[in-house]
Amino acid sequence: MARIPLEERRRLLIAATLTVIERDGIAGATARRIVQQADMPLGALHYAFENVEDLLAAAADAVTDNERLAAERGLAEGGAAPDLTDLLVAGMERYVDLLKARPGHELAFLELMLHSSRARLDAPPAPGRYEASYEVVAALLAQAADAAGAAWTRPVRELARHTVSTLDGITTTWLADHDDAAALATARFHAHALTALTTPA
Amino acid sequence: MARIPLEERRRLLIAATLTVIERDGIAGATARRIVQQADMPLGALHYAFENVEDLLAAAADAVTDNERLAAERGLAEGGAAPDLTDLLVAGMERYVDLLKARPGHELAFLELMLHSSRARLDAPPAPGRYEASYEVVAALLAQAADAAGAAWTRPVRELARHTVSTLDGITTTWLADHDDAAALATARFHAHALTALTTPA
DNA sequence: CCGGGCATTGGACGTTTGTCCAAGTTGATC
DNA sequence: GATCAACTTGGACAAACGTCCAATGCCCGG
Repeated sequence: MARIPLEERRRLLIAATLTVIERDGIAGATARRIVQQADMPLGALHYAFENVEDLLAAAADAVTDNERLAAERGLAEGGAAPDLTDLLVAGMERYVDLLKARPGHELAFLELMLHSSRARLDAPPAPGRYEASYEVVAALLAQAADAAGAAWTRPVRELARHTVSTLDGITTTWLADHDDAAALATARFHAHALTALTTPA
Repeated sequence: MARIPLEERRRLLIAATLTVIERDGIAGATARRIVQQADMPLGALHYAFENVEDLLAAAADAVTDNERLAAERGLAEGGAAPDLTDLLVAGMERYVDLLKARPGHELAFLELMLHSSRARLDAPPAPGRYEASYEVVAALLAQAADAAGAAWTRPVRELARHTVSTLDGITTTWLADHDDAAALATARFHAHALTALTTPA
């Protein structure tokens, strides 16, 4: 009978949920499978969360709050190319590599996001779902332009949303056709489209 | 006891499935709800399809084969603007309008596509899932360039994939943040990116 | 007009689902 | 060391699930 603080138990359950969804899809994310993955008894779930739907919502928030941001931050690592286009192309290509390496991971993100977005279809004005993503990507774009000695001709926040949208599109399209080369081409196309919106600083 | 040819019954069940998913999500697409929507007895489903999963797969194919193509074709209707950028911007904006008008519809498409793509994650090379979409959009792009007296500097087939990817991204991102103005801005950004790849013919 | 095969259907089957609860255990506080 | 709230847990519950089948109805080729 492991005694675990409530908050920590919630964290563990959310992590287990993400693992299950990556493996079995959101349709396979049942209460029993989640607690088995977390190595907990069934009752533990309803002690930590009101119901399964609440757990899924918490998992969706965790994805946009943490998991996804970590991946996005990783896109900028490494290369210190002086050319802005090269920088952006490299970042985009890195995302495609990440997608190919763990397709179930990205698929899980999308499944969770769509699932939670359905609940609020005819509902309140969206909360800050993708907000954190936009800000992380905006910081990356600003930093890239800086490193290359260029300046954006549009607000980075706006460009960040375009970029996030682009990454989502690359993901769904690749999941549909599994065409690696085409995904890279699409990634490069968007990278070039972005650099068209800069001027030498 | 309505006597219906097997093929027609399959069509009706697929249509009912899409209606149910648009309303209740893919999680709500159960055998009983689908046959109720189709006004059929429960047994009819397993006479027309091997199992529910097969019906969902058939529905996913129907979407990419018919439903979605009709929508895409509609993007070119109406405006006979001589300027290519205007044409593309108009088409993109029309898609955003369509998305706002029937969000559950586009959401259903994505849910079905992700669901069926999971089944083939570690599976055979993708079949022609998005293929039909690419060709329809490629035809639209060719026609638009023609009307505007311009020529693409890249194969239209490649640009068509970029466009489909873009539309998917616009959809998921809007579903996440419900930001109408931002969705339009993203749409216009991509329209401009496309026109950058033309030269006067 | 009648027989044989296809189509139809309601009900039943065993599983799995989410949720709940009462009994038991732990660890900090007085 | 007694007390009490917080935590844990296994089992029970009804409801919904996918699948199957025997019985019935219909239509058409002969």
